[in-house]
Amino acid sequence: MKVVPDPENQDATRNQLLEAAGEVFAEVGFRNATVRAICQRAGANIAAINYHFGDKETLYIEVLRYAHGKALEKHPLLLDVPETAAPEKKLRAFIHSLLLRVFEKGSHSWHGRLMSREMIEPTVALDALIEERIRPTHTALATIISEILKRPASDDCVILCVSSVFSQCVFYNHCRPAVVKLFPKLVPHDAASIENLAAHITKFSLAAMKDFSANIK
Amino acid sequence: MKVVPDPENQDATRNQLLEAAGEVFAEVGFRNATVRAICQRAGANIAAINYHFGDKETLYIEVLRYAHGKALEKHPLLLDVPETAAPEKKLRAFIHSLLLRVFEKGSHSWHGRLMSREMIEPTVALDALIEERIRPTHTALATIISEILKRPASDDCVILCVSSVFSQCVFYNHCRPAVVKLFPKLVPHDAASIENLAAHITKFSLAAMKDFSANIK
DNA sequence: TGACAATTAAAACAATTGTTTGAATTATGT
DNA sequence: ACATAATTCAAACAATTGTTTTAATTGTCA
Repeated sequence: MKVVPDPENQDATRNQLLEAAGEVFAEVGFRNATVRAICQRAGANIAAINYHFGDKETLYIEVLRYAHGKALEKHPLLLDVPETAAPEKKLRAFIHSLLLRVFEKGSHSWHGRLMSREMIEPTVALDALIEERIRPTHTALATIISEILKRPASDDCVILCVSSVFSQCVFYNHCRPAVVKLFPKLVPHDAASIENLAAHITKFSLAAMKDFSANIK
Repeated sequence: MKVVPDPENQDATRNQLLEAAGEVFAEVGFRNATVRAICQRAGANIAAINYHFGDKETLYIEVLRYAHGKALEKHPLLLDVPETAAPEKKLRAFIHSLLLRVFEKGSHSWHGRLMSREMIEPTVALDALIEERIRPTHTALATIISEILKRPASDDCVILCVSSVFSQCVFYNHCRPAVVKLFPKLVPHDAASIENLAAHITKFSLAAMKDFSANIK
C-alpha cells in the first residue's frame, strides 16, 4: 500500500517533471517538445513520463493545470482591494494583477507563454483552460465594468469594453517579440514600470468608459 | 535556357506549394507541418518542395513574404481616406482596415494566423516580418495618434496609446478560440459586424485620448 | 525529329519521435 | 530480515520526419 510519509518530497520526480515540462512546453510548444529534453531537464529517465503520467499529452494537460494553480495562487485576481471598494479601484487592481502575471519573472514565467500557445495552437486542454481559468477572469472583469458603466454584465457594451481592457493587458503576452523589437522601453522590467503600465491602461480605459456611460442614453 | 511564355501558369506548382503551405503552416505551425501534407494539398510530389525551394525552412520564409504581399495588396493601411482628412477619420479607417485583415475570410484567411504564430514561436523570418510589415504599420498609427494628441510621435504617451489601440484589434487574432467560446456573438461574421467592431474600438480609443490630451499639461 | 534541360515521380535514406519492455534498484510494511 | 510493491534504468521498438537519389516524363529549341 502507498503511504504518505513526507508530502514535501512525495512524488519528487513527478514535480520535477511538471516543472521541466512547463519550461520546455513554453519554449518550443507541445509537439516540438521532446520527452527526452523534458526528462533530461528534470534529471529523470526517459521512461519517467510514461510511468508517472501515462503519455506526453496527459503530462501536458497536468502541466497546464499545475501552472494555473501556481499563478493564481501567487497573484490573486484582485490585489489588496476590499469587496466594497469603488469599481475604479477594483479595475486598477485587476489590471495590475493581470499584468503581474503577464510579466512574471520568477521560476514560473513560462506559464503565460503556455497560455498564449494554447490560444494559437489549441489542444485538448483548451476547453478546461477556458472554463476553469479564463471564464472566471472575464466574469470578474465584467462585474467591475458592469458597475462602472451601470449596465448589466450581459450588455453588449460591457462585453466590448471587457475585451478592450483585457486585450491591452494580454497584448504584451502575445506580441512580446514585436514590442521588444519596436518599443524596447515600453517593456516593463521591474515592479515600478509594471505599475506604470497598469496606470496607463487603467487611465486610458476609465477615460473611454466615462465617456461611454455619459453618452449612452 | 528558361523562357517565359505564360507568366500566368509559370511556376504553377511553385505557387500551388506556396498556397498549400500557407494553409498548412497556419493550421499546425512550422514544425508540425509535414512536407507530405503540404505536397498532397498542392497536388505535387514529395520532392517538389526540395526541388523548388531547397528545403522546408526556405519555403516557410517565402510563404510569409508571399502572404505579406497579398494581404496589404488587398487591404491597404488606410481605406479611402485622403491625406488631408481629420486624424479621427484616419484612425477609424486604420482600425477598420486592420480588422478587415484580421477577419479576412477569403482564400488568404490563413495569413493572419501565420503572423500570430510567428509572435508565439519566432523563426528566422521574424525580423524581416517586423521590419517590413509591422514597423510600417505602427509608424502609420503613431503618426495618426501623434496628430490627435498633438504630441510628437516619439512621446511615451503616444507610444502607449498606439499599443492600446493596436492591441484591441489584434486581440481577435491572438485569442480567437477564447473569444469564440466566451462571447460567440462578439466575433464578427460579415462586413457590417466588422464595421461595428471598428466603430466600438474607434469610439473607445478616441474617448480615452480626448481625455488624455485634455488632462496632460 | 532529336538532343538537352527542366520537371515530376517513386523509392529509399538516415535521423528523430513517443512508447514499451524487462531487469535492476529502492522503498515500505510486517 | 524478508517479501512485496514502487520506482528507476538502459535498451529496443515501430512510426514518422525531412531529405536524397535515380529514373521517368515533359517541354523546348536547333
